[in-house]
Amino acid sequence: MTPPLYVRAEQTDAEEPIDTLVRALERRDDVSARERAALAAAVGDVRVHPPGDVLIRAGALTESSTLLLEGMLSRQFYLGEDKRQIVAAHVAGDFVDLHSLLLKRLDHDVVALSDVKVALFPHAALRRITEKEPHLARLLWLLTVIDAAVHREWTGRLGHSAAVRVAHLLCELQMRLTIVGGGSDQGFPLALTQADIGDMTGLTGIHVNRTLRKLRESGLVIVRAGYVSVPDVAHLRAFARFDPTYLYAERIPR
Amino acid sequence: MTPPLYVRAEQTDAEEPIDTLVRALERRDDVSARERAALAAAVGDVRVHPPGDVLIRAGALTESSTLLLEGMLSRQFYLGEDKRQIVAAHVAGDFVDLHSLLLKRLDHDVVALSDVKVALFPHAALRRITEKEPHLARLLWLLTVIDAAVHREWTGRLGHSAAVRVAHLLCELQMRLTIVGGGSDQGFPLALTQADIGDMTGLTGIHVNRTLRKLRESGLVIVRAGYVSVPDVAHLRAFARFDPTYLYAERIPR
DNA sequence: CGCCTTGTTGAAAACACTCAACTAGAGTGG
DNA sequence: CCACTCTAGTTGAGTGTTTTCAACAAGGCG
Repeated sequence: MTPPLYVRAEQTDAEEPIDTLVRALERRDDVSARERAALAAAVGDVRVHPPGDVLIRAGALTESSTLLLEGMLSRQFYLGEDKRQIVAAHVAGDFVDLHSLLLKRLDHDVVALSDVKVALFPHAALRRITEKEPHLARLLWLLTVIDAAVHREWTGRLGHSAAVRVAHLLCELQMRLTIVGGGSDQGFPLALTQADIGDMTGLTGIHVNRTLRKLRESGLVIVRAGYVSVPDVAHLRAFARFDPTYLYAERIPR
Repeated sequence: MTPPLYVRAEQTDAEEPIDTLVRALERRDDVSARERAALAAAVGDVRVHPPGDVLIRAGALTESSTLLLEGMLSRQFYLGEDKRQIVAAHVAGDFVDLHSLLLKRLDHDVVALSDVKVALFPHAALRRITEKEPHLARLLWLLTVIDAAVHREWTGRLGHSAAVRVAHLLCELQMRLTIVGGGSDQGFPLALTQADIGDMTGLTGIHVNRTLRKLRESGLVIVRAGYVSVPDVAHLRAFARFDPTYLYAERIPR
């Protein structure tokens, strides 16, 4: 792990970590001023990492949970020598390892896929919140449960053909990025290599390349270096059998 | 859904649902008498279902969560016409859909794999518990987070070859069943068809058959109808690259 | 410039799937 | 009791998808 770069919040003109978090939570339920203050008091260091940096190593004891502010990062296993399987991808606003608050040791690595900025929330502070703010605790619980729903979809996705798998991943990333303002129905910037996409879909990078060509030739989606163009979202989603229910993007009534 | 059979607890000589639950929770942390009483008050109907019965349909509104008392059940998607992907398998003591307390609508079906007995816990009662018993709430949260860890492992497993996938699944089931008294290092009863195993590992039933033959011929594991014999656990686990850390079977220190 | 990563393509091999046929056993009804 | 039917398991042959190995192009960066 290369030493992280520390960024003092005053140095940036970007929004505060607490704003990113509250906005993410408010997509699920209202956050009171008191709850917002409690969360603000729990914000710890803000750090930036270059792509490839390992933020958390599997098995290591964790003292804080990581909120992703900018960029993308992945959670991954190593299957063999140089074979890796990415089991989750995260975008801005995601509480990447909230589950480490309960598990203490993670079963996977957390790795930057692009330049990332993260905010750390010490477990001691989060723990106080969960004990004193039951509604907030419930909201955080909900986040971990939605995370699990995405895991299930990723497992199910591996039952499909290569083209459907890749298309489904692109649909998911498009939707999740669009929700946080990082994309639109027409396309979105994506800083993933074809090998990254392969590790997310259980394919080799080479086969991803061939698959992307087929998708491009079918007019479904054009993936160039760094940008994904979607000519017809509905068409792509139909092909990918993408049903966004599992993202639970709308508020869930009590 | 065939009409469930209701079983009055007095009619059975099996242990009470509350005992099964408390034992499962105590594998993670101590449960006080007061907490036990709170849980006991939340126990609802007990039901039995035959194999194949759909207990919960994806998308339906849920009013209670399901504790599995006996048998095995699965959570599954439908990928196409008759293709299904099982994304989770559960054994006695598992709180199968605790996450429905927060999600309200599940993204998957819950289906009996064998004859099962389940206890229902109404959400209203569970919700009261989470609000008044923070330690218990944390324990329940932990259960959902471990469930997610198992999801991740299932996703990662699909990156391996057929033989490793099947062997890994058998290792997991052996360990989980052994923990609840349904197996040993030498073997365990398993009421799954080869097609079931295929749907859990992303393989066709036919290929599972060939794979089981190879595993048998290698002396790693013998899967007969209804029973799995394991000549050498360590050997099988090494082949399957099975590391049980992700089951978080030991108590996690605060 | 040389080196690295990423992307691209071809050919051959490995792997898993489909189709098909057949066995064994459990359960049913005559 | 036996024929019938259903499900689960087994095996072979052929097909299709994905991987592996190999080579090369394009671009970024020291």
